[in-house]
Amino acid sequence: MRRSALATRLEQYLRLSDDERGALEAIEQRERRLRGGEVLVEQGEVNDLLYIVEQGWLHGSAKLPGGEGRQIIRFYYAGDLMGLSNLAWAKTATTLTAVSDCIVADLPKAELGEIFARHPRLAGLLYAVAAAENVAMADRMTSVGRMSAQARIATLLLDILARLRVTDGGVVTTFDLPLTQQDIGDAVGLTKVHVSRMMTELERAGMIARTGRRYKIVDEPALVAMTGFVDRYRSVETNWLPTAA
Amino acid sequence: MRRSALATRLEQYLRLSDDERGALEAIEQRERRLRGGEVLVEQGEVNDLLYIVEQGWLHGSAKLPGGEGRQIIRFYYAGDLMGLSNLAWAKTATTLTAVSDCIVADLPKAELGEIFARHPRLAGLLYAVAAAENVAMADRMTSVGRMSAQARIATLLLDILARLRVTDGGVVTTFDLPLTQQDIGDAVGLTKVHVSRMMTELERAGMIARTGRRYKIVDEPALVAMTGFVDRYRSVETNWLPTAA
DNA sequence: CGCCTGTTTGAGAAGACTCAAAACGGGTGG
DNA sequence: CCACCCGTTTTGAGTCTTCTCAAACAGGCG
Repeated sequence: MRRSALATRLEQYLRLSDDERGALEAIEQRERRLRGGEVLVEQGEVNDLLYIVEQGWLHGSAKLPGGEGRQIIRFYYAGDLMGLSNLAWAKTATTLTAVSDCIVADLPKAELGEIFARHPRLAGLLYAVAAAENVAMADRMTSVGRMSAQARIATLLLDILARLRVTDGGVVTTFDLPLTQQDIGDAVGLTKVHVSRMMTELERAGMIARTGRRYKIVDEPALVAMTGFVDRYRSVETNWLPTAA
Repeated sequence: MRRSALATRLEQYLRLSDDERGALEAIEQRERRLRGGEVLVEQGEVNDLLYIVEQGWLHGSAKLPGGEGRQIIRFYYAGDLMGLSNLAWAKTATTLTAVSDCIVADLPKAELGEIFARHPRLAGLLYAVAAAENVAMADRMTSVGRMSAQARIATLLLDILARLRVTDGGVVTTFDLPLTQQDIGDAVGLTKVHVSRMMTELERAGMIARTGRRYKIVDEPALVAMTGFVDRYRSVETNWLPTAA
């Protein structure tokens, strides 16, 4: 049986029992492969599946009311659960688009209900992870709402870097970012033109370096100082959870 | 025994069993009263309590790295669970401040663990509510990231209105907003000066009316058209949940 | 009555946006 | 291998939105 990305993620926080791991592995059977840029689900579609990222990464976005423009809400990486809005409503709230080539597994929401019934500790852990993601989103909101254009872009880069480090080991400073500057602008609330200018400035200031869409974080401390970035994914407390089933 | 605000909230979505209701009521015992403006917990404090809003409302905010300024992340109303970040970390991530006079009950996180162990259906419902709140936050992020100053303020007013309607019945169009324009600015990412100007314009355009801090939504359709606002709290699907314990 | 906090108004500056054109780069077909 | 094409990035110039600083105004409270 294949390794479950969700199990791997949760084991980062807590040693799972065989039973728990088995339950997660049983779930991630139906895989789907996507090429970079491909759309997994569109906002407004009726859907009662959740998705687990097995490999690669994606982003979730919302269309603006006017029709023109969108906001990229967040990014999803290996082990992340996508489409949770389907737990609350029949219609999907955010469009999910592959950033890189990726593999996702789907999970009918009733099966998540099963897990909640049989494995309370997993349920609690999932809840804690959701709480952590919420805080990460609050951080992004703070960035978008109150920071300068440069700091917004810097926050985004640090955020992506932190998430990639989870899977790729802790010392990465260079990564491919298969996003156009338009995409980056949609994520941080800026025009593509202004993104270009600010990136160039970050580069001239010696904080980042670029060749094509390969980015290098040159002066991480300076970027952190500028943004107050905190990695919210490194650890999650588990002492309050019930014991394993 | 007192009525539990959390139970009332959850019953909006699902008829609870006596057992489930009892479990929630048993929890909300230790109350605390706050006056408008009072701080419940400060960002960075070590704390392993969650809080349930019993009455009134509060907001959660994050300080900016530079020290000066803050972002108000979201508002909490009767039945909302606050301090979920304490599930994931020892230190509280957001400062909680009372907007109106209010009553909150506290809940040691281990007791939430108990609920997850004994009442899987409640656990699932809480998870779905968290997912809904996440989407509401995504909406706010879209507003802050991509909309005009006027639309941002309008979104905030509609959001608050929608939440107040849940407790006060569906037809409210007038409400007290005990927030300064500085606070409003902190919520939507604008200066207090600009908030003042844009409010005046919304008023002149006949969309809202104000006397002091009492607001009236005059032309709700126009405001909705301008912002694309959707009320995310009205309903939550429950068909995927396991059966009651 | 005076004080304090919050709101309004004004004027000028800064940041981000629009429109437009030019440069770049990767991919395709000749 | 080259020329062309497309989408993306860069650069420029001018405009609009939002911010800053500052002062006047309003309202509630001791």
